[in-house]
Amino acid sequence: MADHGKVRVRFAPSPTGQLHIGNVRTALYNWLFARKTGGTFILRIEDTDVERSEGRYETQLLADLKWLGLDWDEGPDVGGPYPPYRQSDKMDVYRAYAAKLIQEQKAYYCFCTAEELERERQQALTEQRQPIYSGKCRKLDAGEVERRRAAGEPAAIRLKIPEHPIRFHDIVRGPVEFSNEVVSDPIIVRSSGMPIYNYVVVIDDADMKITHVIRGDDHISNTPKQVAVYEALGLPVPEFAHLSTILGPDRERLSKRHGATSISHFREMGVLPEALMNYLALLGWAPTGGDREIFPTAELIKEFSLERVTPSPAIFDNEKLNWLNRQYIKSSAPPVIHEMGTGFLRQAGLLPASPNGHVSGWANKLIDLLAPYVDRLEQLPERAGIIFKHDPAEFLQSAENAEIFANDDRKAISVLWEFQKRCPDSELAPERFKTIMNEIKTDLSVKGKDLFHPIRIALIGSHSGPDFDRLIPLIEEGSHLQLPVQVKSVHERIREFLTAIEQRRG
RNA sequence: GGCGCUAUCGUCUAGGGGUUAGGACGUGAGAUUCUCAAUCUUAAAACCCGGGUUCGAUUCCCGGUAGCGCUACCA
Repeated sequence: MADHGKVRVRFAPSPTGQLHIGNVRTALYNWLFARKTGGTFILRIEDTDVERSEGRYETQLLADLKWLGLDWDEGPDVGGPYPPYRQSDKMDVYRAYAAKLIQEQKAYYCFCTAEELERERQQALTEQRQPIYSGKCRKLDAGEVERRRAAGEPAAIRLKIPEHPIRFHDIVRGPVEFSNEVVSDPIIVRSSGMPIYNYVVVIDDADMKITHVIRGDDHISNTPKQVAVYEALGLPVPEFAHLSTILGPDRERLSKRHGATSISHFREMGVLPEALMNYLALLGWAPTGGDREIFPTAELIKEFSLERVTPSPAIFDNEKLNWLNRQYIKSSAPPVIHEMGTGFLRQAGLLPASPNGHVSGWANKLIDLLAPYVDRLEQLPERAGIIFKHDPAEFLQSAENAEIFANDDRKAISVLWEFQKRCPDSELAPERFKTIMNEIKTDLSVKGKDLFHPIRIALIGSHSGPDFDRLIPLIEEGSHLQLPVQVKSVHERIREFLTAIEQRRG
């Protein structure tokens, strides 16, 4: 086992697309482990697949990781003692190691073409044999190899897999063993000269003195090949920790068709980074005792341990993420929520691009009022509809609402008329509102629902909603502000609603 | 097909040879409120199956089943 004393771990994504939530969790566990142990967290870009790698993805990847709250001690942007941190900058190193392996006869040139190999593979499959490489070119004599090379025949480089079972240790799963009979001699350098992932990853990890390889369990079957590379090169084999897959509700690997899967998508939905981090940490890991759910970052670092990571796959549960996000929305410092919330309202065209002091003060109150009602901040603009959208005709479309005004002795309508009569067309102060309500209560002898529901429906279109003591001042203050969507005053709302009722009766 | 990994409430999980199998999300009920949300209380809800070991297995071992992964000159 590799033991350099000090922990060194890495997250090594390929810049081939949006950062997937499963990879983010891998990054997080690496980071938590490093921070917990006082080790080093390294970011490395794996871009040997030139076809699919793009610079813009790399830029976004770094931004996404930072947004989540992760930082790295070594990486392509910050440097470090074992550069380069981008594989594409390191080709000559890989070639040098490959040459060494050839020379030591631990690897050999393979002249088989892709078509030949595919044919052999299919053949093996139909004969129900193991579809592993026959080892044909392993037996080629040196002279022939030399001749064909000289003739310019393209050749890949294959590693010789040893004649014994390959074992490695996995912190999450314990000892793992693969029979050498199921492991082909893997290609380590393509005939184009471009090295293969399973090979470069080992060289990079070894060069960077990685002590613990923490990654997704889709790499488990690759690990024996990699261990063979370590052994051929005489390099110390690190500890492994293979993390289980994150599944969608249908128990299939979480993918785009399950909805949001990239970290930026969650950010756009108004999920707080702390909440996402907390949720991801809990997906596949639990603290001792397992009876606590809320873990701010510092606590997470304190409690985290790789030994407690669960080996079984986990289904991503949006409901629980929502719940956690709500907890973090409630416990976050108000300015944080104000700023984020304002962003969403502005984006929806409900606030001006650069609000003045009055407007932003009012917007903050609006956000305070609505935030407890949302799972994700992106829901804010829709919730703000109770303030910005006032359409009496539409309110009366609802059967539930219509019924309240259609029935009985027109009590609900009388309540509104009485309210209208007493409501000043200038600003309605909260104390004044209370007085009015009390007056109507005695004069018409209505109380409770019969009193409150008609008024709330007239104001916001639903008999349920926020407390009047908070709602009324907000509406009134908003109605005096210069906003992209003008807020109607209480007085206007009641008047227009009464008009709509009259019209409806014809 | 082969190989590998996995298996506790619907979901995330704690636990572990003898437990009323614990917590959380979600769900139901109740309290509170004019109402909704929030909050509080409360209820229902789980050890995949079959063998073995054992006085006793959900726990340890073996097998089965199921799910997932790998089986590339992708990463």
